[in-house]
Amino acid sequence: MGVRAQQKEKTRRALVDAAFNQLSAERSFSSLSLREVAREAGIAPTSFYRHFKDMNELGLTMVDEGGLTLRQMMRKGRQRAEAGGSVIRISVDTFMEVLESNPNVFRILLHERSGTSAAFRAAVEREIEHFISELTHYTEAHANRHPTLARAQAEALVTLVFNAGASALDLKRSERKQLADQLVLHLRIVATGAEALQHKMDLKAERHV
Amino acid sequence: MGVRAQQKEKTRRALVDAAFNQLSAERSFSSLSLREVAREAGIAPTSFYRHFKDMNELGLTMVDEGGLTLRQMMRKGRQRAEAGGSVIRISVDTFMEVLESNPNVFRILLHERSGTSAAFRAAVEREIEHFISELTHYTEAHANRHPTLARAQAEALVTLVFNAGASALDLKRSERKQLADQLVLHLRIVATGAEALQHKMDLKAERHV
DNA sequence: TAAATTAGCTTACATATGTACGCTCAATTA
DNA sequence: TAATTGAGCGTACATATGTAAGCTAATTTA
Repeated sequence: MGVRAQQKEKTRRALVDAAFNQLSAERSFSSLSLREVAREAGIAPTSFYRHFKDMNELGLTMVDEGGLTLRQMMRKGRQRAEAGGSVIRISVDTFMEVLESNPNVFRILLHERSGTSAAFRAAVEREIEHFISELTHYTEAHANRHPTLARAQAEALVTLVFNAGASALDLKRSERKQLADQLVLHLRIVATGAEALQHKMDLKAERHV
Repeated sequence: MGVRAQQKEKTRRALVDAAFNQLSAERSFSSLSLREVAREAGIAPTSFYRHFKDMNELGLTMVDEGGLTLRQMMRKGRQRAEAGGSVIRISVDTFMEVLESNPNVFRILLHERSGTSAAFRAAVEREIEHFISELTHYTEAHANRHPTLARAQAEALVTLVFNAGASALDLKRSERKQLADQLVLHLRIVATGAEALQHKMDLKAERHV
């Protein structure tokens, strides 16, 4: 890559980073301004257009990047669980750690999920679908679940986790621990319920043999 | 109430209604402007201040009103369920109907829940807490659940329902029906799981007698 | 080396916003 | 009836925004 392309890439990163950096509990993506982002990235407002068509394009980039980051971290967490211990507990703990170290990554997903741009909502749904899909496969493999049930279980689990994440953003560390315990219980309820329904299905199937 | 106070009340309503009316999939509360709301309500921008300190105060009013509306409608639905039939099914159907007839009421709750104002987030949490609380009591009474478990079950149920509501806003009626079925399955998983865990607890308790 | 490309800059403009200030006049109170 | 109150109005201003137009200078290409 030539000197010029490198510099461009660097500026582009500066823009993305500036935008992520300006997110907070009090500031959502849609409230960021092109001028302010450009200012923090150290370029003139109009130079922004050399990198993105408009703020939306920047935002969608952030959602994609954010989703990817999150999934990578969760995958690492699942690897940790392979070593033994409760998958639920370890996953929840991983999730909370990720949340703590990347709150803004989570924020944009969370907020834009119920945001005002259909494109954003779709992008976030896509990321969540990835989570659900990965978890469905995992469950089918490890718990020998019927596909429909595995899918429903994964949907419920991901929903509950994301939701807890949303609440966690507002909490201090101590309260967050409590929330994590609560979440673990919710997840166990779901896992237990899916297990029980699976048994019922199996019994019915036997009777028909 | 005097003529004057009546007129004032009427204008206030016009403001609230205008604001609700301007909400849409593409327009969140925080993107509404004082001027535009006043315009639709038929008063001068500056007259707005005769009724609300600022837009935030209007918004919080809307959240309170919205939460109340929603709860009233859900209670009616539960009454319908008393006549017989699956509580889950009937509640989900009620919820979907409410959603269809009052999408904007739901929108503000949904959006501001992950919004940028702590006051709004707290207000929405308060409304959701009402839902959870009502449902916890219902479950304790009708299913003889241990309090902790009843609470956790209610939390999970409400989370799943709200979440499905969020997705439903974007869908056409036919797809919505499908989503409702999905949601019913999720709720059954939770109910079954809570039931199973309750049994386990009961057995353990017996052993200790 | 000469020509072409392009990231970034400066200047400029139109637009929308929140809200301060002070007036009017109909309803209320005394 | 005379005095007070207050909902609503018009005017005005400071500010922030997105972005169009055209220039500069360094890198890349031929």
